[in-house]
Order: sequence, then structure tokens, then C-alpha cells
Amino acid sequence: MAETAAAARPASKSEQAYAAVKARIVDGTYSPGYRLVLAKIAEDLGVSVVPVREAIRRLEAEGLVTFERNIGATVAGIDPTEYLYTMQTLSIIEGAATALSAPLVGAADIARARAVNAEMRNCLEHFDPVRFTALNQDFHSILFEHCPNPHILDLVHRGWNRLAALRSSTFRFVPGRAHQSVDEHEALLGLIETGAGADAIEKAARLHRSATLDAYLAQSHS
Amino acid sequence: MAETAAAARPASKSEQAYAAVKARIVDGTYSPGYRLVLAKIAEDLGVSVVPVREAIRRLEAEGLVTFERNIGATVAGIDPTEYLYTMQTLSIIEGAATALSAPLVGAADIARARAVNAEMRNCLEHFDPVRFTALNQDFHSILFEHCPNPHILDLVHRGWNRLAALRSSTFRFVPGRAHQSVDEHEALLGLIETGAGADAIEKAARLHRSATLDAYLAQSHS
DNA sequence: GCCATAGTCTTCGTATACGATTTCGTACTC
DNA sequence: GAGTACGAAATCGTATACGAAGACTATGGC
Repeated sequence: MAETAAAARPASKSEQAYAAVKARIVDGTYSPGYRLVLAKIAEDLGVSVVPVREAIRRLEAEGLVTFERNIGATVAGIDPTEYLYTMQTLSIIEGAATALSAPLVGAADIARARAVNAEMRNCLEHFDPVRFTALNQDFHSILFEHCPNPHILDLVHRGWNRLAALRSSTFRFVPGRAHQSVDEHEALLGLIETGAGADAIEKAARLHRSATLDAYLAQSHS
Repeated sequence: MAETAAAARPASKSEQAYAAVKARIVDGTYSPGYRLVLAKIAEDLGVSVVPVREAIRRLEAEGLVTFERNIGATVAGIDPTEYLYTMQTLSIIEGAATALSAPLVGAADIARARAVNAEMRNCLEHFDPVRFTALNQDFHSILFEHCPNPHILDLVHRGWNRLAALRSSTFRFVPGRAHQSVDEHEALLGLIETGAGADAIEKAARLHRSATLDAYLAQSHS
């Protein structure tokens, strides 16, 4: 990584704190329910509490942590209904983003996506839920990153972050869904490739995600 | 002891600052492009800069202000593309919220909505864009407030706040759209009343909003 | 007269300090 | 022995202070 001397932006302490805490939440160092103590984090990062406070509040706004007045912050997650809400929201947002993005997705992008999907298919044999989930994110990123509306794109990213924070490599719980998911990916690519209507693409992308949610719900209710 | 309303805690300075600044943005005291100087706001509110800083950052996360490092904060808005993005996002989110909310909307709600719409129709004669916009928000609120997914509901509220901040009583620019809008409201109520499918309701709600956007675009491009 | 440069001034960024609030532990009473 | 009350420790909330970065202005050279 290029901290290329002078060219590197010093990055404010707030940013550093934000990135550091977010990374630890996403990678699981701070698991859901973990108590985030301002002073401790500040010391760990070698900064004062003020920037850390700001970072925590930003993470709160994104829904990665919950904050109670005079009590402190804890890493959000765990709650299954929270997972449900997040998935449902993401299904809507991501569906829209994918549809808006589709006209801007070129042949090269399709090829890349297909390569990722092939990797996912390989992954099905000796199944690794974490790797599969990572590839899944790569795949969908290719499809929605061209979305011309920055607000929607931002919401999609927030949704993915929340899911990551919830530590729900969903496929860990419903491995059977993985196979079907790969097939749906191919179908989705076909729709985009043939220039299908925005409605069709949106519906397909949305159903793709809500099907995963349904699989999870069916699993956990049994 | 009992949580009597009177004994309500004074609400943190951060909250006060947040509410105060937000109110001034929404009511137009701070118009788009206005330079928000931390020290000045802090003095006005009789607090220190730290809570104000936090408030500004929260508003930034909501998209009501933009913030540049070492430069300062300014009230967001003005930019027509920003308006476009916000409307498009809201059309998607509000459409989904309305559809999810529909099964929970009772006869009493329908009646209230119809009353509001009647007022809007009256309003058409001696047209007051600001009042019309306010009623419009009331109308839609009735339809989406029952949305069971709090995330989506939150996103809808953020969208409306952004629109308010942009000061675009859209109907000021496209008064001709108002009449059509009232009719679409009635159609939407009909769909909900007759228990139409979620797809139909979502599509109707979304089109209702994007039609307003299209009218605005057609107007401004001419 | 115009552009470049230096100096100042405003405003943000962060550290430190202190007061406020909550929680936990301990001792005391019934 | 259980419950309550008091006190200490931990943690958050906010004020103040100082250093740094950007922007304005004035002055000098071309």
C-alpha cells in the first residue's frame, strides 16, 4: 500500500479511528455485543477520545453500533429480526441499484462476473462459507457498482457492511442455498447481457436476495 | 422511580445542537450553500464546539450538510442533480415502504388519507405550493408509516428531510403536476383499499413519485 | 496595471481537564 | 440470609486550550 511519502494524505485521526474500528467490527475482532469503551480504543490507536467519539457516532449512523446515552456503545448485531430487516432492505436497494446499473455494464464486466461465479461454483465442492460469501460480494459489486445514483450506491454499501457486521455468512447456515444461488447468478447475467428491461432485472435481483432470506428463515424455524 | 414526562432529562447538548441546526436547515433559516461555522453555532446555542461538531457530523451522515476537511460544513442542496438523485432514491424506497405498509393500513387510515387528499384538491384553486407540499407529505405519511421494517422507514424519513432541505416545494416549479398528483393519490388509495398485490401498489407509488420528477425535468429542460 | 508572494487571520482538528451519570461492590439492617 | 443503602470506580459528556491548515489581503516586483 502506498503511503507514498508526501503524496499520502495524513488522514485525520477521526478517519483513522473510523476505519480501524469499522475494520475490527467487520473482521470480527469486535463481535456483536462487544462493549466499545472510548478511552480504551483511543489508547489502542494512540489518539485522544474526541476523534474516537466521532468515529463511533458515524458508525452508529450506519447502524454498525448502537449507542446509549451515558452508557456507551456496543457492536450491533445478533438480533435475528435485525438480520431480516437488513436483508429485506438490501433486497430492495440492491435490486434497484442492479437495474439502474445494468445498462452501463459492459461485456468486460460480464466476463469478470462470470469468472467470479465460476470460482463460486468450484467453491461448492469443498464448501467454505466465508470464501463463498466474499466471492458473492465481489460478484454483486461488479453488477451494481456502475449505478449512476450515488445515494443508492451508498445505501447498498451500508447494507453490505451491516451484513458483514452481523457476521452472517448466511451460507454457513443454509449451505444448500449456495448451489441455487450460483445458478441464479448466471440467469441474472443472461438478463443483463440480453438487455432485458429494468423491471425484469430488478425483480430478478430482488428475488435472488429474498430467496436467500427465505431459505434462512425456513432453516431457522425448523 | 417513575419516568414522569416532567422529569425528562434535559437531552444532551449534542441532541440540542442536532435538533436546532436541523430545524434551521429544514425551515430555511440556513439555506443551501450556507456556511456553517462551528464556533458561531456553538455561541448561538450557548454550548461548546464539541457537541456542535457531533451534530454536524450526524447531519452530514443524513446528507443534509456537506463537510470538507479543514474547510468546514455547508448546507447541502441547490444542485439539481442532487435533487434528481434524492427523488429517484425516494421513489424506490417510498414505493417499497408503501407496499409493505399497505396490508397494515386500516379503513380509518384510508379515510384520513382521503380527507387530506380532499384538502389538497381544494388547495388546487388558490394554489399554495408550500401548503400543498405539506399536505402531500401528510398524505404519504399515512400510507407508509405502518411499514414494519424500521430501516426502510428511516430511509423514507431521511429522503423527505433531504427534500425539505432542498427547499424544493417541487409543485412551485410544476404546478400543473399538482392536479394529476391528486388523482393518482385517489388511485393509490383504491389499490390499497381493494387489497391489490404488493407489486401493483409498489409500482403505483413509485411511478407516482417519478412522474413528479419527470415533470420537473421536462419543465427545467424546456 | 497585473501577477506573485508573504503575512495574517479565520476556522477546523485534537489533546487535555473536569464535571455528571451510571454501575458495581460492600457493609449494614431486618 | 436477603435486601437495601451508601460509596467508590469507571465511563461518558462537555468545556477550554492550543496547534495546524486553508483563505484572504496587502505589498512588492515585473
